[in-house]
Amino acid sequence: MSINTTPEPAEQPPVPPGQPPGPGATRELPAVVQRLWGAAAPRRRGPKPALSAAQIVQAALVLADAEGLAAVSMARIADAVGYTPMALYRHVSGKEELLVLMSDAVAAELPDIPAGIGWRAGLERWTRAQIELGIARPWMLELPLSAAPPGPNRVRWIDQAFGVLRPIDLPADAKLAVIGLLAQHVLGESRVHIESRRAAVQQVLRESGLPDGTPESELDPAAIDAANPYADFETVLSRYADPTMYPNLFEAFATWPDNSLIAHSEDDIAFGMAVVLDGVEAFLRRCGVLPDGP
Amino acid sequence: MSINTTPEPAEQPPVPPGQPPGPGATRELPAVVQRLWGAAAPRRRGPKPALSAAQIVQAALVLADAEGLAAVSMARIADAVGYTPMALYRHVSGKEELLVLMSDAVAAELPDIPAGIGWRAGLERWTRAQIELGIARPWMLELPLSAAPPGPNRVRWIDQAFGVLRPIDLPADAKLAVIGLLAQHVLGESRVHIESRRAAVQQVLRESGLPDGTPESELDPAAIDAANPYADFETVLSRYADPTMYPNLFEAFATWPDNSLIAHSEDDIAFGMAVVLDGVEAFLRRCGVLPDGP
DNA sequence: AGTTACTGTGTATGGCCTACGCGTTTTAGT
DNA sequence: ACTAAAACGCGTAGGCCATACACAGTAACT
Repeated sequence: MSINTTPEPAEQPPVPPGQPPGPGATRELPAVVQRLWGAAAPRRRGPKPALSAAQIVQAALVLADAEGLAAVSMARIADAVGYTPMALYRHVSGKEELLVLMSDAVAAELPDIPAGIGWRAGLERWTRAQIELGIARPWMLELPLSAAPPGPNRVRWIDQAFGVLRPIDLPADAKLAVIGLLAQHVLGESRVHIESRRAAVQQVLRESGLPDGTPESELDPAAIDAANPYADFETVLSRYADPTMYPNLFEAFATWPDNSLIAHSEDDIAFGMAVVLDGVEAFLRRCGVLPDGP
Repeated sequence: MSINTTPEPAEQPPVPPGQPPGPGATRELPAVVQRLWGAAAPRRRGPKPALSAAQIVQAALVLADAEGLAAVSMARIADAVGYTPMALYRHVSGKEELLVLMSDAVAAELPDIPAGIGWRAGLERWTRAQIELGIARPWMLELPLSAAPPGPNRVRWIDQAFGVLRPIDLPADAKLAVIGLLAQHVLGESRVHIESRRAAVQQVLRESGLPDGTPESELDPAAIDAANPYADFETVLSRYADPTMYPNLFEAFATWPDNSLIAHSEDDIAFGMAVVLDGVEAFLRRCGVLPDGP
């Protein structure tokens, strides 16, 4: 698997191409965004750079995948690429910018969405792909809020979503709102999944009595999958909570037939997806762009 | 405004109260969770502690509200409460635990949800209250994923949601799934809001030519509200993107009547809420617990 | 050639979290 | 009442972290 970071735009001059979409849209951009789109002037006077931003980002991605975002330090990256920490600053303005570049780099590959698949199936694939991306690279969700400006790759995802919605006759801002909503759902859904997996790992770890620093690879994957993600919740309830303080919770649990929480595992991606897409469908119907009735 | 952290449970012994909800639910808990529920044995042998965990958390909250999560360091907190950094470690096991305590402390107050208001209006209030909480304390979303175990206050929110869903005849796990979905939506929605506000502030800041470190208080609030949160997106599109790379996006923009993105401001809370609740409604109807409406 | 800009490096600063050991204070047990 | 144990708050120190700054070397432009 090779992770493609944005290809170097080489000599693209910082002038707008034909057909600008909006009037008055030419304003100052944050420096980071400019760098993202490769607007740097290609001057070459000193020695040819042996290092490049792409290499740095690549090394950072490998580090983050292997050991989490906390392991991504300038020193570690420098070590990985074989240079001194300060060398990185010739290609990246600082750590903040590096994170932004990482954030766009992970979005390099688009999912396969067959043309003519229909808006609902298309949006489902689009959303699922992002959720899986978030689950595969949990550190993405730890990135600071500010690390999400529109980069070339992210915009390509948005373009793809607009492609899916092309047959729907809706103003562009409404489409954007729908796309934004799905993107939000991605954030929440993958966050919950990661958290619940982390809890499961912790649980297995505690049960097997291994020390806290044990790498996940030494644990039984089946045991992790089998672990109840609500275990802590249940335990807390049974041990500390009293019915006076949490009456509704106790009533719901008491009424409940089998009295034990079942893990939905991959099912709850489907659940959230169905609910949200049902909501979108209702919205489209309300806008009159879908035929009435089932 | 006084932020109530969890009141000291004083002498609560770590034994389960009557009516435990689930069988086999008594297992090891992470130490952090135990501390959260005040399971610490009240031994007193040394001098009376002058400092307390509640004080520390309180000071941390004030710091975070005023200067963001980055300003919350052990040293700063110690300074705020008038002790040395190392003194904090007598009351809190480390920074991680402190963040967990903060995370539960912000959920101290429940929203007002009148009884009998109906499931939809009730859930909307419940969700909105959390979104507003997230917007009021943006640093909450920067907390590490692991800082979200079930604390007394968070569980109280869940209990409230179960209260709203009491009249609905649905198994508890389905209710929990719905509640979880709404909680996810909260995460995404407030994150997007914070991000869009941050972008607006940045934009106003750049337009007024002020240096980058200018505090937000010196900026015109009206200008911030008026700022187009999609400005960067538009600019990037018009300046760097070309129609070959992003055909669908360009088509959507070209077709669009007024050709400029309008900020939805508080409206997009409503939009997301409506869509998600429509989805939930469809789910409930599918489960046969709502009358088949018009 | 001389100038200029750019590269990678070494050193140093100031922040962060926290392990460890110390003196002191209070209580439990005798 | 006396002793021993335990908890409190503090000082020091060590190991990370990001990065400002000055420097030596190199390649291109004039």
